[in-house]
Amino acid sequence: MVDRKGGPVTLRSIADQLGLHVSTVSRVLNGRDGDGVRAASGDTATRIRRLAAELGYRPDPHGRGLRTGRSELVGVLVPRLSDLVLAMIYEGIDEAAGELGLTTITANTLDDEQVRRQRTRMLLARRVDGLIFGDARLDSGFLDELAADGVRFVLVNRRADGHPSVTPDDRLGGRLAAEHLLGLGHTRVAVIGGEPFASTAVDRTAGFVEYYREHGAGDPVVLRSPFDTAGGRAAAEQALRRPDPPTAIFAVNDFAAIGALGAARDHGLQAGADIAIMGYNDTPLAAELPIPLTSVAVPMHEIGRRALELLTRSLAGEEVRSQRLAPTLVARASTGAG
Amino acid sequence: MVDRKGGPVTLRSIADQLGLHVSTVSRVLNGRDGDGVRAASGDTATRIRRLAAELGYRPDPHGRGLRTGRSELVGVLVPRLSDLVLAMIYEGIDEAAGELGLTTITANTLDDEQVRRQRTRMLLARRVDGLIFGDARLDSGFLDELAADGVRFVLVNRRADGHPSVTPDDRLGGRLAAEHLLGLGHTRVAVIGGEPFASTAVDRTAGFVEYYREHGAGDPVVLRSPFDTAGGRAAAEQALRRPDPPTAIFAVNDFAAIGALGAARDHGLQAGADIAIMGYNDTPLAAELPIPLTSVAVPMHEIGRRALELLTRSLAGEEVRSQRLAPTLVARASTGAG
DNA sequence: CTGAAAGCGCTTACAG
DNA sequence: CTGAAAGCGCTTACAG
Repeated sequence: MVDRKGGPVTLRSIADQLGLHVSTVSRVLNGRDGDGVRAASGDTATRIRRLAAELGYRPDPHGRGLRTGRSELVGVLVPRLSDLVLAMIYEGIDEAAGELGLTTITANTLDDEQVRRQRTRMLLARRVDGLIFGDARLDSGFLDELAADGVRFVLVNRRADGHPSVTPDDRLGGRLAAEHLLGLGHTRVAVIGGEPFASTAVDRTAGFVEYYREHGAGDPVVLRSPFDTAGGRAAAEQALRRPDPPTAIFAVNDFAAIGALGAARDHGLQAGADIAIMGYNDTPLAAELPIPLTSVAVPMHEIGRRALELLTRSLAGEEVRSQRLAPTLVARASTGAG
Repeated sequence: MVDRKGGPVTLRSIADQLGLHVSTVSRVLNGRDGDGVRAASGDTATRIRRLAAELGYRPDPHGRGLRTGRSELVGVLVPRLSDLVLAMIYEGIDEAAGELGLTTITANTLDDEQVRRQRTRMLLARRVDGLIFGDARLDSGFLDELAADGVRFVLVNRRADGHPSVTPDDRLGGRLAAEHLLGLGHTRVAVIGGEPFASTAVDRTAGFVEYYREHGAGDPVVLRSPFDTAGGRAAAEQALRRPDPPTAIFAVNDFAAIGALGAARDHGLQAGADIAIMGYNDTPLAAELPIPLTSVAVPMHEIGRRALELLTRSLAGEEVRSQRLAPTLVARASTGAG
């Protein structure tokens, strides 16, 4: 990106070396192939392209952005990037973005309303073309405000009413978990249901409970907890101390399930033999745990890709619709299967 | 960021509303406090600042970047963001960047030389001010080339000769692990040593082996493996099938240690009773596993923060020096301690 | 204390 | 087929 004389490679430096005008160079280098109208004669175009390639010309995004009003930047907000599920979804988003020449900027919001607002402002100040929220809350009006301001965005992983999203079909996922555990004969079951403000938690729990009710298998005990391992452990502790402890636990998240595994062990129970424990998301760790964890697999990478694609279509002015991707059950030793 | 008439808020729109010149507004809004020279009269400055705040003025980074040649963007390259260790380091980097008004852009390189080059070019095309590499390899000349081209960067987590870095003191960390296991009486030990191109793997292994030799406790068996759980499991399998299987295993990474935990279980061995297993990094999961994992704790967040600070000092033209942060041992049940 | 000008690199509608 | 101009929003050295 530096030419022989040490100056940066710009349209001007290319034009000067070729004795052409900067606008001609720009037209050629931006020419969409085969659109009928030619940007320059074949010979001129070839010379320009050759020199640009040779010098490693890369258009300055500042100049282009200032002129076009587009930054080719996409902001991605997540609760935490160190949450594996979000990290994998983000990798899908970033991969798809890269293929379209877009760059992503990510920000942690810690599921905190103030941080979310502050980070969104920061991203908007950077002039992102659009946003992807991985931290939508069912109990917040923030997204409605943003939409009213004309900000373009889509949601990923967690849905919220009235906004386009790409998520797992979590109700179905909850039903798959219930089908698995009820199929194994468990009628005294507990759900570690996550946080009530997240659609993932609510939908997975609802699908699970719904299935048990439909089959006349009674009402599962539902416990709320943070999505992490410590939260799962505490909730499982609580369930196991009941007078009628469950014989099976469904955690709406693998990390919470790992916590439940620990709690079971503390109670002298071996997962897969004395108690069935399962998670959700099928993170890479699930298969590799000392006692492999039954889980509901979700195409996280693909969900991320689709979210980015949905956003670009929305930015292009298209009306877009939410997408639910189907999960699948993966049975392993922690429920005595696999 | 949109004024009453719907147009964007710019220096010009503020200047016009106040009957001032755009340069005056710029001077005031960029005025470093108390630098002697005043950008405008107190009254004018107040009126400008008030209106800017009221309208939510945010300077357009395209305009500013075009003019100043600085983007206020920092590129961060890591093997994978879905690796928890890198995700936590990245969170530290991003936090420190935010405090300085910088924005980070991250990219996965998958520890692949071609991807690394391609992603670096992409970041440079975005005109980042500097780069942070979390994926340095001991066997690559790529960083030397970049430095020769005048690109500014620092390394994080993994070091490489001749370039400034912020890393754990991994040789010391390896020694701490050895001290712990030898202190428990283990003389037949195996090291799951990771990949030979990463300084983390090499230094941790070297520190461990060095300690055993210094104490006349013999030579540990050293196995190479990928840094993930599957790799750790395979390496542990190999160690346990030896005619003289180890009584203790040190994995240079928690995820590999979790794999070793699984392999031990397959062999009917209970970690902490029949065999001692420990990891490195003390990721949040370590404390929460069914059998809590002994590990060497590393200040990942702080390492990230320091790397960003080192880069900004380097960008300011300062000569910078590498930093090694001290790790600490955390003894838990997996080695029969804790 | 404030204004005016120049120019960073780019794209685009227009002229010839 | 190619050139010339305008202008996106900003900062900065200079003039008054």
